[in-house]
Amino acid sequence: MEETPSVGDAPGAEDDTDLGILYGTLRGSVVGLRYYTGIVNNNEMVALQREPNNPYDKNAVKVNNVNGDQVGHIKKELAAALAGIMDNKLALVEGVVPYGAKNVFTMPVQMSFWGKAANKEAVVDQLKRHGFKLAPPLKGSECGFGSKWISGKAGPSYRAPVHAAVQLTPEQLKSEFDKLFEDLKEDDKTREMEGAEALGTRLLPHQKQALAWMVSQKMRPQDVLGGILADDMGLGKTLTTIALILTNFQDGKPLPVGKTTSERCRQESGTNSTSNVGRGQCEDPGKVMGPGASGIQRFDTTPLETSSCLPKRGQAKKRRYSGQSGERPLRQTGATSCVEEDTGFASVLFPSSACLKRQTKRKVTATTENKRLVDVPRATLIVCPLSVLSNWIDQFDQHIHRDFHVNVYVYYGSDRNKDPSVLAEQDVVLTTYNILATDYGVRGGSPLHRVRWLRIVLDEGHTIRNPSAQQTKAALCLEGHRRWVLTGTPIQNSVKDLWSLISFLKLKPFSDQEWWRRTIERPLVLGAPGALGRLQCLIRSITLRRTKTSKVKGKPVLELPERKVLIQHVTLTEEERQMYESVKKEGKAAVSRFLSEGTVLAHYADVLGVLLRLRQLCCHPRLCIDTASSLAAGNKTPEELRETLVSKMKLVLSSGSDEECAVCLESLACPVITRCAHVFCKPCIFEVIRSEQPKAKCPLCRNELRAEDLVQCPQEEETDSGDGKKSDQEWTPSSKINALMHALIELRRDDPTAKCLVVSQFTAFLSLIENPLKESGFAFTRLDGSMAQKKRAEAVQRFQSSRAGSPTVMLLSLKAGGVGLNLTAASRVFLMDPAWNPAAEEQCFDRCHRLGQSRDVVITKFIVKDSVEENMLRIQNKKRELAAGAFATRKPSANEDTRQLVIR
DNA sequence: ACCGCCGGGTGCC
DNA sequence: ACCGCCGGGTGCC
Repeated sequence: MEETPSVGDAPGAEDDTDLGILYGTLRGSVVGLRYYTGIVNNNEMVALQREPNNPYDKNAVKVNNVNGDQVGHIKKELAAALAGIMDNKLALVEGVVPYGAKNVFTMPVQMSFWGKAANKEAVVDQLKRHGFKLAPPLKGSECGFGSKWISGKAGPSYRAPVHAAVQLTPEQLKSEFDKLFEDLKEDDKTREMEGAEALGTRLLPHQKQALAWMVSQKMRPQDVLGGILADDMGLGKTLTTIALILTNFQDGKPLPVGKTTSERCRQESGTNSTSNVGRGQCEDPGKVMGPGASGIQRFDTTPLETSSCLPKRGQAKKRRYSGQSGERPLRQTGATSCVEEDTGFASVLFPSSACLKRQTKRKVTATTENKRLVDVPRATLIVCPLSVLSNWIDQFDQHIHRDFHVNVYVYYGSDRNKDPSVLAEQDVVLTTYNILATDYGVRGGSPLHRVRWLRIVLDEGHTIRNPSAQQTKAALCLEGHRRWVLTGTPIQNSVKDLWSLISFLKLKPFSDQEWWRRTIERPLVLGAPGALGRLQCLIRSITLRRTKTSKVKGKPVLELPERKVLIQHVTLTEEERQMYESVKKEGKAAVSRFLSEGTVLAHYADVLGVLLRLRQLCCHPRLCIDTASSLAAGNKTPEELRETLVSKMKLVLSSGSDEECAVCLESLACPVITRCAHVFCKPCIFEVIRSEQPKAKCPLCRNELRAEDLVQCPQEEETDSGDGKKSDQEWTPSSKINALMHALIELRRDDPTAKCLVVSQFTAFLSLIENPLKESGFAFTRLDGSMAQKKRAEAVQRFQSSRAGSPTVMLLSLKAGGVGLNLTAASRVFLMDPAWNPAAEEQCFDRCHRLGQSRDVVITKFIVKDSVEENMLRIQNKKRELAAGAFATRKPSANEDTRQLVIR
């Protein structure tokens, strides 16, 4: 009866990939408590950590509490047994102090040994050699949480009797461990805070809430603060962050955080600092103000993003946290002060300067001041994807009150100033993940990593979800007290992805991967009760997320102007129709051949090619003249095969049909093509091959799949080759171009100030459209993926300008730019050709229908009657239905839709 | 540590 | 007494 292990489905054997199985437990003792500050509570977990460089014993094993503070050491005889096991990673040793936590000299520790099934014997042996013997996992109630949690699941694979262990009393369930999560109480997220004086823009209510939340955010541990602002895009995360940065400053004086700095502040600021104390302050008198606090004292205690609280657990009372930072002043460009200028940087991006003249004067005093405050972090580092870099610059420009000046240094480009002290002097340093990562790898150390930042902000923070990616590692190594992650993506997807963020935030103890696994990942994977709740609690406590439909005080977060989508049908001319029909006929013949042969899926790329040409013909005949498609099949040399695959992949990528990888359902990252001509993200398909060993099959067509057959895209540049064509031939209009120009001219007549976006997936088409725009005297600008960052920023800036004579038309490639792209100057959108994925279109529309749009937005979609474009509309509708359905997360890939279309 | 261990002081009953 | 016993000093690894 005791021996009923169902070996067949033993989860332990499978589960040991990462998390391991439980070998057994052992009681030991922690000694030397005298000498360390870390304290533990009964039933609390501790971490065991090897200390090979201990001068007294090379076998030493440290014992740390949840907070990372050392509690003591493992007694030496036991340490001698553990050292080998731990060093060789034969087992993960986890400890729980079952009782005696208040002991002064030694305390017991219940250890659980986890690892691969294969290593169990070695571990048992090694312990035996030192006279220790593992007890079976589930003996009595002293086993600690690790074993309790997994009792239901991993138990059966082991020989221990499950029944006794599963029955946990309610008290046991409500373990000490859960209290750890209870401490992570959710903050009040509805309190509001006004922006500082230096903020030139009024905040919306939900932005005031975000600001208050960020300023007062309490989280453990005390000495690192921050969180995740995960609002939907378009709610103003950037503005809120700017507002946050501006809270550093008050009246041109620093708002200190710590005691020591506050003393200084009182002296420096004198009485005048009381004048606008209320503004830009976090109002939380109960927690924040000391008894009888005066306005100035509020400076002392108002914890800007400072924790006033927390971990009751595992934290030494004796311990005082040091190293709190003060704040540096924003320099007011009044009569008194101005900004020191030109330290020889490539770009100091605030020409908002009425103050350029006074800057030299300031320089002298600034240097001395900087010297004095040399240990006080001042600069905020903002890391973002390249695509939103210029947006940050614009937003700073736009939102800083004109009487104030903030130094923003863009750390980008080959001429970037690599002097850390120069970086540290800035108010804001802007850089990209790529720069961060490449610098980090450089010998001699990255300047960014030599600065102690006041605050680090990761924009589009989900870019660091992969813990082994260089940019993630680089981000984790940055030093700064406050750490913020901005992301528009809800962050529930993968627990693994979350760890990078948590780790970046330095949220102890979870930032330690061992603790993360132990407390979150393993319980979750093993389906421990309450595990998901804990994770949610954790996320809630550090995240602020609102969506576009969220409400503040009963009103929608954003009251955007109306948005209308019109469909404008276009009829082809006789000539165009003829061309269309002949290509269609040819394509149909090929497709029906594939159908009868049953090889549609094998000719996936070819079919897409036909569709692509049809779509191009709907726009302009010129677009598809040299899109050579090789419908001819046949036997080929490996080199020929490779080339065919590459060109097919390019076709797939440029067709705009395949923005999603069928495995991860996200846009293709590092695309590779299979022998069967299906395109996936490289990591995704490798994972498929790895997990389906020995015989992996293509997820789309179930053909054989081998790693060595995969072909990578040579260079992912913009695939359109629009440039060469325009000059050498006379341009001719098309039905669609005529329709567009008609609309544009009508619009100009009705409202000469109205601006519009002309959007296409084909940059060559945009090039063609340039001709009639010039002929009709439109001032226009252009933005596509092939443009360098600087040019893009310029294009956006020119377009957004309200100056007379500024461009009224922007030619925009559908996929250009990231989510941050802000084109609110436009109130009209002309979508020249439909996309497969309605979300791509939506995203494009949102670039003007977003925060900052004051007019109603009208979108016109040009659709050629009786053409592939009408079918695409139908597909889009299907997609929308699916996306709106209950299981919206599992949207079908573009590939699946293509198949529907073909078969139709 | 209300322990163990160490080493000095000491030494019949 | 090259012992036992006593009691003070001391204490992680």
